[in-house]
Amino acid sequence: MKVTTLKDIANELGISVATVSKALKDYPDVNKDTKEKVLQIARKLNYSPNQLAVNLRTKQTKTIGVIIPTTVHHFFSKVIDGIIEEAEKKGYLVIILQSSEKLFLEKLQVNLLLDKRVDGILMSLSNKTNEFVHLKKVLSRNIPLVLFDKIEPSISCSKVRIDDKKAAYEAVSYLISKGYKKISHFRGDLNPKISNDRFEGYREALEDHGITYDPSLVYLCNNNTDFEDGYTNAKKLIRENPEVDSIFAITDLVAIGAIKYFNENNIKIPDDVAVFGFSNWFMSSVVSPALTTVHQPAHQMGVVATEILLNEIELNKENTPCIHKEVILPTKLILRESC
Amino acid sequence: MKVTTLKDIANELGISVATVSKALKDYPDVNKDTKEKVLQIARKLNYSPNQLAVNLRTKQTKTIGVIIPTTVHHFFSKVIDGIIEEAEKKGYLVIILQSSEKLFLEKLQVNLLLDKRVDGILMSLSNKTNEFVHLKKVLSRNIPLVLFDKIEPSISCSKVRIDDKKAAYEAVSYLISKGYKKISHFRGDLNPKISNDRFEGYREALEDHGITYDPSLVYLCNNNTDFEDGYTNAKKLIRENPEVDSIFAITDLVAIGAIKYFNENNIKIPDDVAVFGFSNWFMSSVVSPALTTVHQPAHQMGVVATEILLNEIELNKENTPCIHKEVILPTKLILRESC
DNA sequence: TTGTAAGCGTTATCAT
DNA sequence: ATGATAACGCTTACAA
Repeated sequence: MKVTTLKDIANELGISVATVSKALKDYPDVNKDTKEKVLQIARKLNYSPNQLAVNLRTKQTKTIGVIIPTTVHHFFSKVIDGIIEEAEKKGYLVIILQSSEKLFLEKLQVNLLLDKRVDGILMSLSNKTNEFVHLKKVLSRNIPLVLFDKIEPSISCSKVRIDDKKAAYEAVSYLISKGYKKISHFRGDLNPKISNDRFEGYREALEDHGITYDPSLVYLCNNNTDFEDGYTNAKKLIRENPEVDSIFAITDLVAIGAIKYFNENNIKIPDDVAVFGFSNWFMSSVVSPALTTVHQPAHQMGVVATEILLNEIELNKENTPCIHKEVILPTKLILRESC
Repeated sequence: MKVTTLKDIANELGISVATVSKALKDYPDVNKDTKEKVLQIARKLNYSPNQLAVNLRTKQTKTIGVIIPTTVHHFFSKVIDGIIEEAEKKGYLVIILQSSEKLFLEKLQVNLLLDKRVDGILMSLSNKTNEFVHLKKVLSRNIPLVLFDKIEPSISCSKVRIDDKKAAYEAVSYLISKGYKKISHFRGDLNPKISNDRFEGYREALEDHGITYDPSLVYLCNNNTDFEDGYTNAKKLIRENPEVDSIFAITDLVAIGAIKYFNENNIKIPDDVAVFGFSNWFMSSVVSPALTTVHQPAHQMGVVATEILLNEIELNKENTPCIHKEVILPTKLILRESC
């Protein structure tokens, strides 16, 4: 079936394309009768504007781009949910790309989105991202950019995140308050800010409570900061530090990996080893024992980041200069059975 | 920073836009020297084509649309992963929309994608979708459409799915082979094909093995076919049918809800009640006891559906008529501890 | 080998 | 109140 254009309507009525366009957009300078006739034919022919033409003309696509490390992750899928929800509410469409934790892909994808002329970009940086020319390129093109979750402080744009250090500090302080002393940390990659922040929170909490920081209790998650890491690190931990009494894991996934290892090897949680997670991935409420963790407002993060982005896009349109915001979303401890 | 256009390059070199365009696309009928000069300037000015203009001209967007019930679901996030991966490989971008199980949203979103002039559409239908004019509209516009997972048989387009009935039949047969006799089913919404198919598989397996089908052992999941449903149905089940010995749940999420209820109430799995899930959501390997379930190839489903779609898009371009495929992906039983 | 010009479907300015 | 026309940036048939 042929798609109706303005021209078709114009021909049908024997008037000009210009008038049709104006009629459809309810301009004041067009006769009521013609307006109605146009509307009628438009409905009859099932007209809807070709967005490609509109986009080219108005230089706006009503589309935003999102680059995240992965979609297969409860946290990120919640964020995406929030992004799509908020964007759709305001009439924007969302293109999603996955960097798969690779810097070169992230750069490539920024270019794809720029070529696509998206109105704005939302990003959570890959763990490998240690240079930022691609982000600067976005800014130099005057395309609004909002970083969330895995951000880079040195880039001057709006950011939405949690206070990872504080959250980690609170979690570890809680462990200490419950009497745990040999507290291990399964940390994330060395590069991303969030993993360093959580590590710092862990370390500071120990020192502030008079427990000497012991690097041999810190285990690195190499393998994507994932379930596997938790499992293998738990194994190593028990072998190398049998006197450990608790673990603060960078992520629920890692914590759950550790729990699995403990369950399989008859190590009692929390009696032998307590486990503290991070993210409040909903599955953490379902594992046995249920995981004590830090709630991270994923959905809200998506919504807020998108709100800010769309707002900056609107300001941009009016050429109003905009002040970048840095929003820190509150976290809270979710106490369950694992410590 | 101003964005470079063909005109800029043309001006810089004092040649025509047409020549620049051809040079960049490596047309044979352009002088080697000019070609090189153009390439050089293009690189210097950081040229990359305005896709909006390209799209309008070529009537292709190199973008596909995806409409799914939700992104916050392990199965769908895996599918999305596969879709994005495959699409990106072939140079396509992906717009994702969530119907949130609402028919009116699904319809609206189809229109959004059509207006956006996506080259093709991938859909998993909402549970509420019981009319299909919106799908027919897509086809009448000659836009390739591929349905996956939650499909509608009457629509003539390619489909990718699993054999839900067979998979359910196998699962229930396995339960029977292990000696279970009072087998309950927590079924999904009455409308979607997959939930009816799984129900049919359950019923047939019973009857083929000489067990009378007992409707009072079938519980409906109203609440989105979710964790909650499993929990509350398990509670009801034990109250109403204390002699039950096993459950076949429509989904891992539902199964895990039931497991939680049983764990909390000291009902032993599988000794008191065995539980069989569906999907092999990765969390099912981590709960205690680990869930026996049906593996559903989610990632592969995304990849295959996208392959078919992109293929149809290419054929469409060449005006080659295409034959719709119906691919049935294999499932398998994953035996763990819950039965 | 290069350039001219039409066209994709809109929007918006300026005449009429 | 309506219409002719240019423009958005690119592709491509055709002319030079």
